[in-house]
Amino acid sequence: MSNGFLPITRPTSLSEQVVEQVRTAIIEGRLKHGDRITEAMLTEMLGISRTPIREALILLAREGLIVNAPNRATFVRVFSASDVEQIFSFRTTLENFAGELTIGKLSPMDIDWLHASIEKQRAALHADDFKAVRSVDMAFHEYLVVRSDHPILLRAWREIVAQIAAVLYLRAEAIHDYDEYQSLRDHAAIVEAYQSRDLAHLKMLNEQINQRVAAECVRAVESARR
Amino acid sequence: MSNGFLPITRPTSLSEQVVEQVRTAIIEGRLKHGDRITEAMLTEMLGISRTPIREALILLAREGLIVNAPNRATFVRVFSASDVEQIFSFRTTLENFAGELTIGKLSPMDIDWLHASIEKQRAALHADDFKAVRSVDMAFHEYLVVRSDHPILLRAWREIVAQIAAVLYLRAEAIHDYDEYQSLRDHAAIVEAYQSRDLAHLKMLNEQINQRVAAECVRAVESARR
DNA sequence: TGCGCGTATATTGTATACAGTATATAAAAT
DNA sequence: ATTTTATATACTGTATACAATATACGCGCA
Repeated sequence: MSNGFLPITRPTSLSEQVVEQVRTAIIEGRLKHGDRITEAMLTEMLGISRTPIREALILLAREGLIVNAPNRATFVRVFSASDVEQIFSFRTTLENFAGELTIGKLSPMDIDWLHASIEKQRAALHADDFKAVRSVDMAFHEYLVVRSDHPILLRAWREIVAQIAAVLYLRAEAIHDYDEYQSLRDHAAIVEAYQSRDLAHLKMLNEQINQRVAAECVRAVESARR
Repeated sequence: MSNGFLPITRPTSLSEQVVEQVRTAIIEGRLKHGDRITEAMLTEMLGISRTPIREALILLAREGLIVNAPNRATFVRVFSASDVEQIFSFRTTLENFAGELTIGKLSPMDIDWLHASIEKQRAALHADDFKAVRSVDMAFHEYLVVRSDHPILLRAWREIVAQIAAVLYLRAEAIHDYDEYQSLRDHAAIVEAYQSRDLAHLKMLNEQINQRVAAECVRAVESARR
């Protein structure tokens, strides 16, 4: 019976916390692709027992961020070029589906939110706060998926996006002259497509944008294989 | 170094076995929607310790077949009508995507395999072996997804299909005069669309078929809510 | 020197023991 | 009688102990 007062936050279980920790460590590049992770390592680093750590690793493996080598260890996943292409093609499919569900249903308030998001990202960019840029960027896309009101889609999208986040770290490392403003133009175009309720155009944008980013990431992945 | 001889099957871990066991128990209706599952129950039934059981339950929860009530128990998931609709709409999206990837690439051998599958299903139907009918039916669809050579897509599809299998059990219970031959006609139409490489037609078929089955399952789910 | 073989070691896989939490039951208080 | 409070119970959540497995290393041997 939540009444607004005393917003008790359920103490999230240790395994969930470990999932968070390890996931962000991978996304932020503190755990690098191919790195070996042993359960003993994590027990020491985090000061908890192996049980919740094992449970976390199982989930992360399912999420595609790490791979298990039975009886040996687990490794931070190394993405191949074709992995990257598949990840982005799948993302395109999911976002197109979100578009089908949502394109006729966005309210003016939603559109406002999206415009505000773009401006927030622009501000973060001016402040050179690239971590904020990434998170606002992701939030923009997530908003559209959340709005589609389709939990299964949302979960699948979040999983794939975790993998993308891991790969984007490589792009940032490999491509220094990356045009960060491109993303703002992309977002504006997407909002426009939603506003004009032009599904075909939206899909074309999704495909085009994801293919471009995918190509960048493939370059990054390939230059990282040295 | 697999050479065809001595096909050593890696002894699958206990957790994996438990996942299998529980999943098929749910799909075959031995564990019914809403049933309470405690870890102690399973330790007794399966004669193993709680650890691998917990790990299995975590995966099954992620798969959407059970839900966890923290510190209380886990329950076999109860599907609502809108759950069912979302499951099938997502499946349609995935199978359409598989179609996009595969429609130009099926060899005559593939087509033969698909025709053979249909005949196998017809035979199982004549033998009144409905369990075989279901599995051949699923294998037909899975083949098309496997052929798209897109592991991410395949995994997502398998997950959603596990949920569908759980719901199909309800349909079998609720609708006794179900026309089992419809599925054969559906499959034949799908093969034809692949053969003629008519993507638009394939998508229409996918949508139509899934919507029909979804409607049946919604009826089943609603009649089960008593 | 190079290869097969056994043993050591590191690490996961599994079992059990202990701690914490939510619900149900019953007693106490108003 | 109804509500509150205390306590018991039945679980899950976490820690630790033990077993099984895969790799690495070193030794014997050709």
